[in-house]
Amino acid sequence: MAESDAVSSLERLGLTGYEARVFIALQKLGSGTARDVHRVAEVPRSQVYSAAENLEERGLVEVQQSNPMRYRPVSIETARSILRERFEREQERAFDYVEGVREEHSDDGEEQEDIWTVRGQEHVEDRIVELIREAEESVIFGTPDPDLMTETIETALRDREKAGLYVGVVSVDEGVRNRFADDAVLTTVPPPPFSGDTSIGRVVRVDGKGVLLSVLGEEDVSGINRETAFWSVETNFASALIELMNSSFDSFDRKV
Amino acid sequence: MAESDAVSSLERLGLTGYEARVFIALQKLGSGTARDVHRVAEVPRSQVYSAAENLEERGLVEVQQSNPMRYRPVSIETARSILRERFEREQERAFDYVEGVREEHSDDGEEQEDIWTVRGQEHVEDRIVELIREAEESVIFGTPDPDLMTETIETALRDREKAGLYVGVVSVDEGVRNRFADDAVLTTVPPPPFSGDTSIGRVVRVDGKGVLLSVLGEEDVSGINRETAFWSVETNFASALIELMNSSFDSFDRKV
DNA sequence: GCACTGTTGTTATGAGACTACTAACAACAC
DNA sequence: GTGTTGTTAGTAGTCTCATAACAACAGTGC
Repeated sequence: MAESDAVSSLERLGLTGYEARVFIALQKLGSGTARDVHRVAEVPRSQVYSAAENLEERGLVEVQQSNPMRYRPVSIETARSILRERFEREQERAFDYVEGVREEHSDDGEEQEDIWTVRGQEHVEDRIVELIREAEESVIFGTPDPDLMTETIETALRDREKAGLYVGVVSVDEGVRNRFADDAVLTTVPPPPFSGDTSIGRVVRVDGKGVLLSVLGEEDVSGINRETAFWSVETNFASALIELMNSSFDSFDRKV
Repeated sequence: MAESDAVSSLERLGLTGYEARVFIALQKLGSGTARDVHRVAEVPRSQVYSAAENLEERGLVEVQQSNPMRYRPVSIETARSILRERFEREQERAFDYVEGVREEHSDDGEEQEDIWTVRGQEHVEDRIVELIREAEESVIFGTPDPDLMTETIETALRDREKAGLYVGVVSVDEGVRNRFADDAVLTTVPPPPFSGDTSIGRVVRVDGKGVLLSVLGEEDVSGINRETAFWSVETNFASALIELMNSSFDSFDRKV
């Protein structure tokens, strides 16, 4: 990994560029003067003093009031702890407030014809896992692509089955179906059109009233398919799509 | 807590000010259009679009491509996970690099007359815990102030005692000594001058070659004593201070 | 069907804050 | 006498904040 990547990461963890470079330089040196750090980090020497002082205030660096002044980093474990504690503190602070002001809309009973879009494989997966976890009666999950049956989803499905829900997995891929061979999870092969070449990525149906459908788009630069999911719960759209799915998944409907 | 505090926390977690305010507004609304968000968050309406798009790219908001466009936040749990995963990813990335370039200086055998300064109660405690955890033979910890015998330090001392090290606790405060009544930790009352009025906060001696001495300064604005620690390991200064301590802690010396 | 008004989504631009970077200098060490 | 140290000042660049403008569209009244 390049040092510039590490610097960028430390910047995203809350340090300025100079602070990050000084911190890394001190890790390399073990300890050193401003001049030592300036040479290794290529930070202007006059800026090393304030950057190191800021790091000291953060607890990431210790100072020896000698002549010249010497600096040393705290241990990596201590640095990690300090950054983690800062993160946890800000996270608690932010979300304590957010939880307090959050309006609960899920039980106002008003049906909204909402179809929501989620972009990016990672976020699609977050939404899928959330839908699975919130299911109360049944979950059906389908994908033709074994790579899209991730361990996180697999775990979430098992957890729901263990919680007493009806859980079904649909896939043309035998490997996907076999992952649940030891569980009380019903697996089956989907009928056409779901078994042909398709850009459908993943399909989820929960409780007979919620549905998610993802499609795979063009590869982005990292070589991973760009995935976009559309999902909806308790809407006419969801009902219609579920009807469509039901007529294709006869082997499941009798049980749900 | 004021909303501005929550906004500042979200900023420190990597969001811009507008993004944080849009996110909080959507939590309040449940879902809404740019106009709704603009009204609640007092963010200029034209800026709501790009802020919401950035949040969507981060996975924190979902978009409904309706007319007008509607936005909704992901659940608090999902938002926390996303921010945590980002933090963990940057932390791993930064420290993978740092661990790779870190010079191991602790075993180069070269004696340095280094005395290091740590400021701030929290950071002093980090250093104390680290010294305790790195001890190999013995640890002696002393403080007159029960508040400075924190649970973290208490736990660290017990862990070392269970690991077979000789552990001693020195305090004029009976409550501090009593916390170790059930452990194989030797406790004692310090002799003068350590038993009089003092600005000494905490004292640590590890392995007969490392020492830390903290002093309490003026209260800062939060009402907590400003604590500064000086510590040194394997130096003549440390040896001299340990000799001074040894002559005052006779009941310990015979065992270490 | 048309005119008018309000809304939407997009784009552009300047101000302010923060960080990066350079320069200068008094005091000091060697 | 020279080089180093620690501090301070100032400018440039970048990012975010904040305002303004506008084409296109939706809704409403006649």
